[in-house]
Amino acid sequence: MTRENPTPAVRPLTLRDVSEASGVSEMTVSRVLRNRGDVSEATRAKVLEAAKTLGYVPNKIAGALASSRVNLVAVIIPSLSNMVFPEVMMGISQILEDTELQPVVGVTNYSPEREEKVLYEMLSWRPSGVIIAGLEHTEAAKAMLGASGIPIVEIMDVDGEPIDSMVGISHRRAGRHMATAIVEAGYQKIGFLGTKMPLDHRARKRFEGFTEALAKSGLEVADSEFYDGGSALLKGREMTQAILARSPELDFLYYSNDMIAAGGLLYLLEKGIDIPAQIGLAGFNGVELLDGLPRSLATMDAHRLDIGRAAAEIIARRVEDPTTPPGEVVVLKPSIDFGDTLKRVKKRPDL
Amino acid sequence: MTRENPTPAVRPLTLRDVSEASGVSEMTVSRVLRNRGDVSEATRAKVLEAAKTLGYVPNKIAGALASSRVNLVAVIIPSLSNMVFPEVMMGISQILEDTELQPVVGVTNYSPEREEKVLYEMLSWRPSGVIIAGLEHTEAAKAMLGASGIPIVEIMDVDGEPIDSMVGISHRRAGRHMATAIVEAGYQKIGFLGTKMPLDHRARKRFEGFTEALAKSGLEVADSEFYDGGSALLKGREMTQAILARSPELDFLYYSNDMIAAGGLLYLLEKGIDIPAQIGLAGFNGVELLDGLPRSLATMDAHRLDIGRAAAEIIARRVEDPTTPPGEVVVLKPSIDFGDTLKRVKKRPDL
DNA sequence: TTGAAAGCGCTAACAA
DNA sequence: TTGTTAGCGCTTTCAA
Repeated sequence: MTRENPTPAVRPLTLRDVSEASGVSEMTVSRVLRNRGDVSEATRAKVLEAAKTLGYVPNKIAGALASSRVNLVAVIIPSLSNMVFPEVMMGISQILEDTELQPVVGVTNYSPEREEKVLYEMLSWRPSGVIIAGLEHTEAAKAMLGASGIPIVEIMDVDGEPIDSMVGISHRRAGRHMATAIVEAGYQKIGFLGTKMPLDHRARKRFEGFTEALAKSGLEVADSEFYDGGSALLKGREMTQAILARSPELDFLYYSNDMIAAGGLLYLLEKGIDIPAQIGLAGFNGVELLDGLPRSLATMDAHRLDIGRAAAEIIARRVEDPTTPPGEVVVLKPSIDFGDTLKRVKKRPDL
Repeated sequence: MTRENPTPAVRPLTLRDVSEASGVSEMTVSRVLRNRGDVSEATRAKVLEAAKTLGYVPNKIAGALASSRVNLVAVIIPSLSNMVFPEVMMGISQILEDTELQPVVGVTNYSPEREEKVLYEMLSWRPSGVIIAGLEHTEAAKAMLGASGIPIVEIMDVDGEPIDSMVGISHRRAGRHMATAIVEAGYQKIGFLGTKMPLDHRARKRFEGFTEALAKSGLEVADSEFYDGGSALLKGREMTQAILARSPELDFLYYSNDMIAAGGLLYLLEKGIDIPAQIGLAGFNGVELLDGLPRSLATMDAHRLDIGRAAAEIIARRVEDPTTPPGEVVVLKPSIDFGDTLKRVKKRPDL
């Protein structure tokens, strides 16, 4: 079967094609297409017409090489599989939508080696900036970031030294803060349920802050349970059952994320446990999901959207005006949402 | 304060810098760095050493321009805010990890205009292939895809004509299939609860297939409820309450996604409704979350991971061997998971 | 096994 | 307002 192809795509079109079709020099075509420099309305119309009918799509590779300007912002995150990073992405997109900049996402699966590779790959496209999750990176990755000469924003965490700018919350403080609230509410036998992931530094820091604050009250984590992969809601159920089977005396369960906390909540409600009198519960993140649960779960909003927005704003500002000083630090302060699963004792505005 | 900068990042390093540092021609450095052509072990070592100590990161822009090869695959999806597209992304990543190709994500927020813009933006980087959600695009977008000359895979949906290849399920069939199962189970008064989004063509097609199959049994959707934004779990609760307040005679509720179905399930369980005897429920997607619910919800797996994998495989194959014929079509057939919320009547292997 | 020359498609800088 | 020239940093091609 022979068939006439209306748009034969043998060779991608170039500026030269548009130039020839419109009878205008390549340079002027380039100017029209980028809205640069003064071009008469007449030629402008001619060029636009030609470009449109030909279906010309500019070659950004050549443009970037010639101008050494790339409107890409590399965003490097550990995962897309829970709601936290997509929400950060939304914040970034919201801000970059009003600029020429475009986010490009790389996922590391919480692997430092993969992070290093993804970073190398992305830097080789010479982006205008980098937004990267966390403050912990391989030495090589830190060296690359430091030598890149572009704005770098490390996000989510502020417990450490940034390479350039950072935007986030203190997970140590978040852990401490929650521990204090739990102790003040009168709970004494506290269990911890979390992810096994040794490379989730933020979860680790929350845990460290948590135990540290408990210690100040002469308490320690009475029992703990860790998981790895699978449906978080289901794991929350299973771990809750397991930890209570082993340590029935527990009167509070602190979960490292809201999803497993929700699983625990559903389980305990089915068992007819009196929450928060008999057992109190708290999670972490403030995910939207929580709104539909039978009880409002105690949690702490990690300000993911704001983090994304603030990070993107830093990059946008630095690209817009390269004299903007680097090293900006934005620390967001999450507060506890007590919900229905953590006894509220008294206001402590000084926390 | 003055400070010595150990890695001054004035000008990004070039091949020339490595060439000078190693005393080897630029060409040979290039060969070493790309593992191309025969290079003696001695020079190879010298070059690698120099590149490493300098901290050289190749400039892919220049490389891509010179070789007209770009190892990027554009992935264009409507959203990251529910679990469905991230899971597709995982499938894509799993396959591309074993190749030189790298996915680059663009998000359209279900807007055709935005899709057109994102596509234009991505095509201007001359990617090696495009994976794009859905079969509905603006005329301009279709023209760009058709003229791009690269492999295009439209994913998720197979109810329509692809530009090149497509991988997905038939949402019409999915809707019909579920309707048939519901009718066979003996339900008669069926309510539909879904999203308001007029641009979610796949949800629309499921609904169309659903009503069509009901009609064949002389039934129609007795009442329906639509939502827009907010916590899906909460919306599921609210809509379920609303539809039952209005139409208490309903004996089945079909939800357009699992998250709102889960909200409905939790609500009905709290009300002490007998599921699936008094009211049956079904959702759509097969999200992992469901595993932790008090009852196993009836649903249909949309094969998101497989769709991502199959799409990436097509691109990888076509890039590897450009003579591979285009127009590949992969139709996945989802089956019903009856769970605990849809009465199972009999096996119908012929469906 | 190595090197030299040309050019990928565009834009900066300058000239007309 | 428009055009010409040179060159971005790399790879292809060809020669040594």
